[in-house]
Amino acid sequence: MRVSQMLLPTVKEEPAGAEAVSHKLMVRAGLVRQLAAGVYIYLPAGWRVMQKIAAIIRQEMDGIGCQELLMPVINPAELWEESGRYTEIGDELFRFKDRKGTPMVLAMTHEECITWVAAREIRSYKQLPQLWYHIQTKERDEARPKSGILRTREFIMKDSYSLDVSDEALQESYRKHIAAYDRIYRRCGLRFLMVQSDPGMMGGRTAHEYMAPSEAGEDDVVVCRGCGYAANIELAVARPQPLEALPVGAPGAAGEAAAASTDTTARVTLPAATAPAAERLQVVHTPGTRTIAQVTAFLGLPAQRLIKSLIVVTEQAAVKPAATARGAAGASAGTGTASGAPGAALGEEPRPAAWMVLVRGDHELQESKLRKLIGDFRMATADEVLALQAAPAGFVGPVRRAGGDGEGAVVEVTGLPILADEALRDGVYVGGANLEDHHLVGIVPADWGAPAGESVITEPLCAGPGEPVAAAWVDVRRVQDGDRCLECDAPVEIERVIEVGNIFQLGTKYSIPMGATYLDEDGKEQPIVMGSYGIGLARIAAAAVEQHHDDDGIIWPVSIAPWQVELVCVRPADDAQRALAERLYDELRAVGLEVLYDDRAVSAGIKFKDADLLGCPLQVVVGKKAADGIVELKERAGAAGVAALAGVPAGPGTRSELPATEVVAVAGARVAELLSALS
RNA sequence: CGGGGUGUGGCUCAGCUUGGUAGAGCGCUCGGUUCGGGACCGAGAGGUCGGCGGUUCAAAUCCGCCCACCCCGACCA
Repeated sequence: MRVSQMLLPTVKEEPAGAEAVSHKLMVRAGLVRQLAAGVYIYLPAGWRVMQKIAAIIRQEMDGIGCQELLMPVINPAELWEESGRYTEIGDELFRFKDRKGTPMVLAMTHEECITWVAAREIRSYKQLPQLWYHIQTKERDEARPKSGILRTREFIMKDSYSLDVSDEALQESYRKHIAAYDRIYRRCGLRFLMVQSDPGMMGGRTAHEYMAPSEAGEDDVVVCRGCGYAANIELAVARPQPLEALPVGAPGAAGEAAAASTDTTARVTLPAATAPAAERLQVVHTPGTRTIAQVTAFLGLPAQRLIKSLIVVTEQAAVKPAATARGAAGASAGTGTASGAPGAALGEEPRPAAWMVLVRGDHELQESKLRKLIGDFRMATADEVLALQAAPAGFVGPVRRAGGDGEGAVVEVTGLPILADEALRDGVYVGGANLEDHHLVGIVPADWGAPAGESVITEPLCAGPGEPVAAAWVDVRRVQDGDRCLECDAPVEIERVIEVGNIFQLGTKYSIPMGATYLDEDGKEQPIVMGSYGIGLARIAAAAVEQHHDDDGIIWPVSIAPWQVELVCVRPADDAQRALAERLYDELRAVGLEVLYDDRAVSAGIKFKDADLLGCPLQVVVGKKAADGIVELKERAGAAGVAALAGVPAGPGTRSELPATEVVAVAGARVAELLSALS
């Protein structure tokens, strides 16, 4: 392709409002243009990248026996009503009516469609397993498109589906996909991780996501370098940093003495956990300290000695099918002081439930974990907190002393059901006193929590009226950098990543409601067991740019570069240069290389800048020494870029001279080398 | 959906506070000089200042409504 004749609108200035490196570079390099929020046009060079990614995906999917078909973007809404997603999914689903008034949708994935096909065409176990895929546009009315091509409302996705006779059989389809995905991402030159992911409340048990580390990502994953544990932060588990021993303070103090950092005078002393509650609990005056930071500073205690008491309300308790309240009965066997059904405090029917959720002061609530336990929820408003707890937000806590801070007052646990993060199993803490401007010192969660040793509740909890959960240990904390791996005890790290693919074991979520069944060997009708597997093509492109670029522009992995070689003729007006460049253009293509030929009559600087921006792996420069038969070969990656491309051996330096008679062979060999390094 | 911001030539932006002839750089066209890392000189083309309404003798500028886009959050098979 000749640059002089093609649409390759490179731009010197960064697009306004672009944040992500990939967004800036892809626009500047003339690969894409934005048409509307989250809607992009792929210009010729950008589309070549997409086609190359698609080709790799096709090869690998075909390689595991997955058959390509094509399903439409326009679906009758009826189909989505059958699966239940027509009502389950909100505004994200594009809906419209055709001229006859029939409700239609724009497909955001194709489970419904594939299940429709399966329901009609699959009859016998003899036809299974099947693996089907297509590469098709998806439409999602994203609330917030962002980061250029990373999160768009219309995007191209490879989605495949497996149909199996059983769960066991599904495992094999799943394994095949893992093998194919590993090869796809590797061939595309991405650094990537496969992590455990949340199958969601949508059904399905096992799910994994493929993640490409990048600052531009929107997800965080927890990875352990020791044993390879890797999971999305939404469900990741790890052992928290232990409580630091507090230096012994006041003589006569039975337990640990309070002391924070070296230059702060502790105002309180933490009593021994074994002391009787009535003696141990002490109300302290903490004026104006509503946040953990304020309390920490005021009391001179480290944040990890505080309890964060969050009050949340679930509003859809009545709508969601109430999961069994298993665990509830056992959990109420604490000190027995808890009382009151959730929702009772708020009163009336469509029973909204309110909970008090406790996490250690230096920890954060991982909302996705809590959501799995109690369903959708939100933080209570200040007014609701006051109504539920009879105390202002900022000073609520799990325990109160009846009658305020009077001596010898009786200890009570809040009326709300408590979900306490298991990091609070040990230790003595400070929490809100349920009294404005006061905190309570000496709280021992083990006292009123589930009995020590009780296993952590991981099943959904949903206490209906009359089914109170008094207190339970749960895992609702967000894993932090430096926490210890549960498997091998090595410190874990948190990495920002771009989700470039996912694999799900769907099970029968779609096949049952949509009637996709087969007859087994005994002639009995069985639901087909399904899996679903996605890859976002544009995200691979964007992640590749994020991972492989420098100040001058993109450094494409050869496998997905728009062209393998860019041939630059420095001065086309010079007959010798022009003639040699033309000849090399033909010769390079003749040996099967993909060549972009910059034959423009513009200054050399423009061509060099553009070549670096666009990022083809090799550059052949025909310049001054053309008459002597000498040209230059440059590897775009240079030494540093090469190192970033995992496993690719360093090539020639930035630019080296060689006879024109050799450059075709050398370039061909180098491209082959780069390609094989990625296979 | 909540909060914040921005809409001015193809692109990146200034001008708006304090109303009075619409600007710069880049890009584009023509001529000339240059010619290996986004050249230089000269001459040009190109804008209903996001839209509608209001205030005013007069609105890019002030006011109201709407739209679009961007950022933070919520949301996210």
